[in-house]
Amino acid sequence: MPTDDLLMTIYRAMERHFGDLSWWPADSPFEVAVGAILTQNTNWKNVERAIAALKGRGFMTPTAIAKAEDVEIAACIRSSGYYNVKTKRLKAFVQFLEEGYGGEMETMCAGDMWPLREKLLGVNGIGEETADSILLYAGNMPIFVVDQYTKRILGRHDIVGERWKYGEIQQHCMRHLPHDAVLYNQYHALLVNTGKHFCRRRPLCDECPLCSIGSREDRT
DNA sequence: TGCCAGGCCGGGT
DNA sequence: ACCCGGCATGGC
Repeated sequence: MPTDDLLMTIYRAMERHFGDLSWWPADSPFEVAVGAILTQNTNWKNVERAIAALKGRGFMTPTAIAKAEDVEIAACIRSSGYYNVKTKRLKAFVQFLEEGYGGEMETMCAGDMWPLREKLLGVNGIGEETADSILLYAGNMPIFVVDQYTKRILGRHDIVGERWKYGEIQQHCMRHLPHDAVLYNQYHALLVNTGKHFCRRRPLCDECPLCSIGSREDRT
């Protein structure tokens, strides 16, 4: 099967199973960015409590985080792990946001996608996945987000190789899919959900909605 | 009970 | 250009 069709077949199979996820639970674009930083290598459940604590203390705004002491932020986000480094990362991001865009996510997201992506990557603590999550889920920009689940699942179907790097996977998927923010939003959400519920450690499983599609075993 | 989670950085080869 | 240790909590 051509890559284009395979990617869409996988998409439809996941969507059949999970439905419309309309993803990134957050009350604002800024909260999306905060969540993107806090969820780095961390279970989302632990992040939810950290976000609730930040909101409870009135810290879910760029200026509030900028003015707060490190220990105040760290105390709120303790449950999300790596709380010291993540405090620094949140501080670095809000500084970037205030200096460059008057603290307004809408202003930041008004710029062109790829140049903005480069700027985000220059912020300490923002790597490729975090930058792309912000662009897609806070800015509604058409960029394909890659994470461990993406690598595992697309690798499982031989769409990408084991050693492919982030950018290679992203470019490959974007070459073979329409450049559509709504599609990429759903696609990534579905991959994460599928990865969570199935395909965790085993390369094959019986229940996974994807394991019968275009697998190595099917072709050979 | 260990292993893992929606990574990233900095230093070393 | 790759590889690795560090960062840390809570869930299953």
